[in-house]
Amino acid sequence: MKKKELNPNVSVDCVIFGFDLEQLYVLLIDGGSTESHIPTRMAVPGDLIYDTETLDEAARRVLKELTGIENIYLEQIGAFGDPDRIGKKASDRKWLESIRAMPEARVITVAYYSLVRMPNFNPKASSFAKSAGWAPVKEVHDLAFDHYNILQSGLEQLKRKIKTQPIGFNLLPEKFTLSQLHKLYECIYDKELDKRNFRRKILNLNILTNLDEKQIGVPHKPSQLFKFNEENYKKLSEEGFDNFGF
Amino acid sequence: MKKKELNPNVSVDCVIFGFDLEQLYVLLIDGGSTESHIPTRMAVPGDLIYDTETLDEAARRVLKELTGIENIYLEQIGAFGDPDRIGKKASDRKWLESIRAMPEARVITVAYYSLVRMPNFNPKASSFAKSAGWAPVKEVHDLAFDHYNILQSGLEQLKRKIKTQPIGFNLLPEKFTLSQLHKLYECIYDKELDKRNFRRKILNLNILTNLDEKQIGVPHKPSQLFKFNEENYKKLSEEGFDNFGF
DNA sequence: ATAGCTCTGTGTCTTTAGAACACTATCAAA
DNA sequence: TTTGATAGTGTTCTAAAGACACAGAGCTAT
Repeated sequence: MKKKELNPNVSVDCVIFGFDLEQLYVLLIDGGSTESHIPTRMAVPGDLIYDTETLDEAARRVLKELTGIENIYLEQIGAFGDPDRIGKKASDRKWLESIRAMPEARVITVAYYSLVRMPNFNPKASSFAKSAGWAPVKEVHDLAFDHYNILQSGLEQLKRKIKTQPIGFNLLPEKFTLSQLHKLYECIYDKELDKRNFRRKILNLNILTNLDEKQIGVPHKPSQLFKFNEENYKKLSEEGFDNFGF
Repeated sequence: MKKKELNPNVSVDCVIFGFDLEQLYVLLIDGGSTESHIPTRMAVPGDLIYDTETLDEAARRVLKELTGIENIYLEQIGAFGDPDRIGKKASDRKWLESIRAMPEARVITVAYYSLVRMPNFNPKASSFAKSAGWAPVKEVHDLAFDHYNILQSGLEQLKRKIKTQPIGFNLLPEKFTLSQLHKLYECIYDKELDKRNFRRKILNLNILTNLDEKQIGVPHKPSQLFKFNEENYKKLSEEGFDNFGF
């Protein structure tokens, strides 16, 4: 058995998406430089891997340290390995020096994206983040290292994936309305979708169970609540469905 | 500037696909153990990366050393990083010991797939392959390390990608017939496709130029030859087309 | 020379899915 | 009880997918 040792050359980074029923968010951490003249850039959480864990395990470890959540939707985006990907900017270098034993090492990173229910999110101080918070994806324009690229790749993959698998449910509360699901798809695709066509299409998939339960306390006609029907979804995934594009 | 040094923890592996107008092939190399009692398993070509090159550059280097081809279709599949991914079998360990300075190191690999015109393939002895050859994809059942997984992931990604981008042309000769293109799609999807529907659909994309030239010397009605129309393709990619599934 | 083999090339009909579109219903709050 | 807000519902038109069969052109073998 090998010693539990950080591998200085390989890290994982996690793009964590959330949805507050209004817009799509991404969880960012702050380098938190104490030298206030250096503007710190926000980043996606990540860490070097241990030599004893798989890449998926490393990503789950980062997620758990940061959010406390264990069973989470997680998928690899890919590897990012430009030799200059870190340390090009002064603020990035400072940050690296504060967290890495070998800040000059060439590090390739394996990026993941993850979908979480925002209310479940329980921010924790962790070894790699002094502070963490949600930022609306549309308002993120600049991140440390190559993390902006990574975010965009994750977003693209999410868009692609959601066409063929109902992974969006991971972003919604257990009980949700069709309007909320509709809004979620509009946010991810970043365009308006016809309400009636959307409803017809999603209901035809037979992956939703109507709970015969209504919203309460809303200042308008209350909506039916639905939940995701796992059984039917499994059946469907085996047959494969790849016709949920808009 | 850093020294040009192999990074002991990160490799690239390349799944190279070819098509002989009959079936789909993958390029495999042979560990070539001299100890004949250890059955060597075939593998996909790969190598450790240098600290000075990007991952894409590393993959292109491997491809060039092996095939002599430089401008080649290349796309990342993803990272594979099970700590036990290498060295689980005796034959794999022997092979590693013969090619790696640190055969016990934990190596994560970044896999790529590549599409080449088989006749352009010019096999070369290289630092990482004693011999190389094409194997029909359908007949490959077992590979060294985790390369069988990598192959399958590459194949899935190819299937997905070819629905939205006309990358198949990289597998065909410059001049090709619609039947050959048809056959290629049948091989990749591994199912029969209706000839007339296929032709209608592909011609409607307007990415083919009819060369007004026919096959010669074939023992049947000669077919029209086509080439890929790059200009129209570019236009199309910008608009995006994602409706070429079957 | 011709009969036979082999692959090429073409059109229509039916079915299915996508897109566009507007009004009534129900609740809470003022 | 009126107002404001969102829920919920069908039809029509259009476009694409899928199913399906036979004549044409070159080569070859006799």
